[in-house]
Amino acid sequence: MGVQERKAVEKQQRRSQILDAARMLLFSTGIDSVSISRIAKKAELGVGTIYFYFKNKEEIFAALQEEGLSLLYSKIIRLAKKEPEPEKQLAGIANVYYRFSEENKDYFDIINYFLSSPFVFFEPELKQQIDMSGHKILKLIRDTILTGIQKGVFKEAEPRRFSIMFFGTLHGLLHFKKLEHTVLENENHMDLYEYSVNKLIDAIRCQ
Amino acid sequence: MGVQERKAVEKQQRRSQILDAARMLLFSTGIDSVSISRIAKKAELGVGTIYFYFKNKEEIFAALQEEGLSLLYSKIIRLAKKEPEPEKQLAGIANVYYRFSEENKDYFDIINYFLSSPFVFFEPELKQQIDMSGHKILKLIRDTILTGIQKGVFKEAEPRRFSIMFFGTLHGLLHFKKLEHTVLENENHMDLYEYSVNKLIDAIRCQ
Amino acid sequence: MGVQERKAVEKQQRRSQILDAARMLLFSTGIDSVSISRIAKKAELGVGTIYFYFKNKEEIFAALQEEGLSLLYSKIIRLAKKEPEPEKQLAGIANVYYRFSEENKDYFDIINYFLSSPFVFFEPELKQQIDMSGHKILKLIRDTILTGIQKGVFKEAEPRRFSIMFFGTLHGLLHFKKLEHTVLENENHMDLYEYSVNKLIDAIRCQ
Amino acid sequence: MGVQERKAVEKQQRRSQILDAARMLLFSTGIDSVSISRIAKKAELGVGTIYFYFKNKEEIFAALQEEGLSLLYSKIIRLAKKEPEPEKQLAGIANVYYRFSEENKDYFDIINYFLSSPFVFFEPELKQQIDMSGHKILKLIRDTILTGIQKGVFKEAEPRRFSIMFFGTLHGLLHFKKLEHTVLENENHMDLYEYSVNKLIDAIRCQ
DNA sequence: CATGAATGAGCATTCATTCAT
DNA sequence: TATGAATGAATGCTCATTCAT
Repeated sequence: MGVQERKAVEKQQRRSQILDAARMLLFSTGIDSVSISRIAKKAELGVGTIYFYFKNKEEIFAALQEEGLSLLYSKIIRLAKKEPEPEKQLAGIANVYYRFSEENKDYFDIINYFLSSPFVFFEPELKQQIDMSGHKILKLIRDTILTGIQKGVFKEAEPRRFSIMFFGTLHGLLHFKKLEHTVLENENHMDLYEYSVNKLIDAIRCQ
Repeated sequence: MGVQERKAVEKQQRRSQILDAARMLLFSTGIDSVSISRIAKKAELGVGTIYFYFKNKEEIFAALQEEGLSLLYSKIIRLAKKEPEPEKQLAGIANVYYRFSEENKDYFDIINYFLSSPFVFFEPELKQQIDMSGHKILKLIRDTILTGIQKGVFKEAEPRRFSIMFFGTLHGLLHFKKLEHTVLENENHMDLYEYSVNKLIDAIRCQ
Repeated sequence: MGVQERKAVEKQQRRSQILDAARMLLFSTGIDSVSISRIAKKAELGVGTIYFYFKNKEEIFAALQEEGLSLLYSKIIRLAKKEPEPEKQLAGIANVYYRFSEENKDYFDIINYFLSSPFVFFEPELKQQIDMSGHKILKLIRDTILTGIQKGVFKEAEPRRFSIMFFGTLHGLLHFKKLEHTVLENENHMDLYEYSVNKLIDAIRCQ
Repeated sequence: MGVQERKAVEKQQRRSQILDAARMLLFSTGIDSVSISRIAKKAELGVGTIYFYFKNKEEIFAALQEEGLSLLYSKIIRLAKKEPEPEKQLAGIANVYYRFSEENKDYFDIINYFLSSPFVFFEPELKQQIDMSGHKILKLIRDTILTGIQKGVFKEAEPRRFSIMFFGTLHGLLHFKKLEHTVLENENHMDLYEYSVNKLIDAIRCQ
């Protein structure tokens, strides 16, 4: 390993070290109490050092978002590889997203937080970068449906659109989780989610 | 008009004046730059005066949300009264929500912003109060479906759940509007929305 | 009762009403949270009304101090009347002051708070007025000692000075109550107080 | 002197610079007008800088108190070392305390101000730290009395209690200095103090 | 590379007081 | 007399960012 190479590795390690600290803070005390100086203290680095590895706070948050999306994608693809039957694959993907929203609530929250913000948080370049992760996830759903059509278990004229609608429904319902104790107080949220997934699969199932 | 009456009116006007300023700031510069002192300056009032009319910043934000939800509700109920046919009523409600998200983007944004925030912004009491508005909207959708079932045009074993799923899908898709120029770049968002609404109505239509 | 007289009475009642509110606030939430507007709310009066009866916040606090000193004086004089024997009277006065500092801790605290403040809180006139109450208390102690000397149970060349020293010791020790759990942690404060009172009385007792 | 060393010295100097400013403000304008921003202005530093050196306002006040107590202790110990005879040592300590209350009135005032405040100003930890200084002073008095007993010039069954009473009397009388021009207007305060100290020493002197 | 001292604008909130009604 | 709306300076404190070392 050359000097340059080793330096690059070390640089990546420092970045991770900083992101670790930021993530820990974010998940333990909430976004409002994540400040550069706190990250620095947690990472056992100087404040200035943080600024050497990240242009600003925005960049750190963006990186955390990407982490979350990547994790989600890896979970979905793992499921897809394990479950060959399209119908079950679709239900499985929905299930993975649901579990992600619970087991990785922190990532789910931060993704949604920035996604739903009507205000610009990231520079266009960063935004694009993040959106790409979403792209890959959506494509995976579409592929599942296409496979289902090929295998003759699904029937749908617009698989592209349906895949987006499918993910949109999941997303919207998970979003509504916040209303669990107020608007949806008489509703078991998980049952509602399952019901919806079945309804959607029914809508494209042959017969 | 008596003195008391006029005073009450004036008090209400001041409240509006403050909310106007807050709304303008929120929509023009983003939530992070809405501060009490900025609101005061915009409203041409002293800082203390703001606190005379609102207990704290939270209350101002809550008021803005309620404004938005009330507006949405009034739009939906107007449509419902105009359109007696359940199927068209459902499509109409979806359409109203879509237009609301465009024509009243500011309100739509702030509602979503707070809804998707994983962090507590409001005291339980305020939260409840806000959620009530959502309750009313959801009930209206359910009623439409129930009427449809009674009239024999819809068939659905769980109208309650379906109504939530219906709204969840709309919500999720509108949420995805943000991705219009990245993830969904080859998709006409409005067509996608319409497609989804039809798909949902198909799913409960008799035959 | 003439009009003037009734008006004077009513004015006095309003003053009491305000002081009641101020006292309640002071005793329940501490001096820092006693604000004019809070007093007004508690007294069910307008803010402006408070300013009609008291020139400013200072005057309200001064009035509360006077209340406390008057109460202490009344307690001491009651004891003095009940207990004719000088030695026991002296011990009784000490006891009354001790109990006052416990049973009327709020008054004791506010008196001390303002007394020990090195900074000017009250206008000279107010200050004087408050000090007069202290004067009366001190005189009562001196009288007790003088009576004791007359009766031949005490022997002291400078009864005036001794009375001040006597009260000063009581005062200083009660002041030290604050250190009960730190500096004086191994000391029973009440025993210490009693011990000191006896020591002082011993110092002037004949034989 | 190495870089590290010099930095540590500079850091200490900044702390002093801040405390100097705080002390000057406190002594010139009163506690209520000591605010962080005023300290900052006086010290010709930014507000943030103050917070870099002190966790909060409390810590600054605590530091000032400790300064005062340390100074008093050093004065007392110096006297104690110079004057071996217990009786004179006791009178000397009283004298030192008296002079401290005059020559270092500012420190005496701030110590008393916080000591007599019925309201919590310091966190337990800080409180403890401050009280420790008082502990040391009290112990010194006790030691003087014990030495006197050993030497056969004093006779006292409870030296521990007496030392507290002794200091309590001094403290109470100095507290009364405030009343010099009102309640005690016919009394020379210093003579009164001396009279009391002699009275106390008489009370434990053999024969 | 890494540091950490320094900054000062910014924040939400409180308050005594005034004054037109 | 009594009111209460209005004020704006003031408070303690935080923070992203810079820059000399």
